[in-house]
Amino acid sequence: MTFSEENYLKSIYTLQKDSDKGVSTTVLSQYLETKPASATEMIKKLNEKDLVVYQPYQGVLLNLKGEKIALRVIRKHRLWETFLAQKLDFSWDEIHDVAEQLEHIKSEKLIRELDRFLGYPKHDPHGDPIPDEKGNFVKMEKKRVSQLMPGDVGTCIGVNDTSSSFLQFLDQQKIKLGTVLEILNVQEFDKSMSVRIDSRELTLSQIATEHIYVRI
Amino acid sequence: MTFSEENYLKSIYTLQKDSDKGVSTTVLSQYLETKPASATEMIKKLNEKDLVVYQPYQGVLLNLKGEKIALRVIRKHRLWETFLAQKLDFSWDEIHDVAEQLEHIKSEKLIRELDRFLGYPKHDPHGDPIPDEKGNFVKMEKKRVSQLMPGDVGTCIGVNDTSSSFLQFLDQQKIKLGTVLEILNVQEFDKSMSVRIDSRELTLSQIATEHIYVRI
DNA sequence: AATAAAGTTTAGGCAAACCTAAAAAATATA
DNA sequence: TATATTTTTTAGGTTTGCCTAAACTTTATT
Repeated sequence: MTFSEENYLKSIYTLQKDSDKGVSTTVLSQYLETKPASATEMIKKLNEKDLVVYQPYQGVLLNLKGEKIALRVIRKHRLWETFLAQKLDFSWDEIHDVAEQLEHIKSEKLIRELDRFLGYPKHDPHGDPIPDEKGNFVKMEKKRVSQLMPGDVGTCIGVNDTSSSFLQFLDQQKIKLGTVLEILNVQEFDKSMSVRIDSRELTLSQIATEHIYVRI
Repeated sequence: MTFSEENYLKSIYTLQKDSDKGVSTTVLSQYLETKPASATEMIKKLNEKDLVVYQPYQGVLLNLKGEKIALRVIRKHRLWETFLAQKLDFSWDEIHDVAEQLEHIKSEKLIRELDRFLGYPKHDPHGDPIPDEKGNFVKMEKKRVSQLMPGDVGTCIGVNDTSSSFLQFLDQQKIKLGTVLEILNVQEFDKSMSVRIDSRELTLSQIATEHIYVRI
């Protein structure tokens, strides 16, 4: 299994969840920043290896074998992201590119040991679930703060905006991974929300509430 | 800088220390498990990039630029080895192959943070020095136990034999990285040595003393 | 010093993963 | 429904890093 094959499988996995139909070469190539012709080539190769279901012009889907490999790559990616954020003081916006490289390291023992070292985490720093060795993972109630109603309580699991100004804002407000928020009320006119954090009360603009993810 | 280029630079660095002359394509290709023709090709490429000194038929040497890159790769390799052994319970014989992959991950921050996380180690689990960010490293007094004299004291920094039977033996004798040994005496007839570890006394065969490295 | 042996380079190929441009199929529009 | 547009595939080309076999240097031997 080459880096490229792993990347295509992982991308197909991600994209096929968004729609029940096959993933088109255009969409896939855009996601991977290559060209449709390249995607077609790789899909044909994965098809010959019996990892995907593919009919020309009909898009591509993973079969069980392909999904298993995709989940293994995703498991590695998310464990490494957790390592970078938890142990190496990487911020949310810095972990992805490095994890993208680390996920391709080949060693069963490495990933098993890393999992143990991190305490068998169930979620990565973005709040996405980490599959176990068999590919099982917990379904997640990941929501934006903006989707919550007064009375709802959520635990912060990630953000959507990685601009330094936003991360600075979170820092000032002492909002970080694991922070528990309770929604107090929502302003009709500008959709801003007052929330309680510990015993503090503060107001978040709509823009902020769109960019903070919580697990409920 | 590709994986392959980095591997060639690292290998030339390692091989050029053993002899003052240029490293031959045969030796280099054997070390990398490729063929002489492939080595020639890569050397020409590195020469065009001005990383080596090369005259056809005269072997190859790193110039300052090439050495700097080689040392960066070696730094990464040894930090990862340290991580695997210290944090992930990898044994001495398992770390090399994985570190060989990890050393090519591209991220300045990653390696800086890893260094900090490990407490700025000066030596890897084999006892080899870890270059700092500028490529400086301490010269090492790395010796086999067999080279010591009665009265000498050494700290165990690595082994030469990674057979499981040997590692098991070390485990039984409670000899591990950091263990301090004092040489008590050497038997004339079979070169076995009695050593003190903490307050225990034990005898090591010549074979064992040849395979254990210490820093004095 | 001439020749044999050993080591090195060049020449020509191959596989992986990408590309562009043209052909073919599917979809949308008149 | 016929045509135009969009999407997908095919065909042919590039780069990287490897290979084998042949040509060429260097070194060793007689």
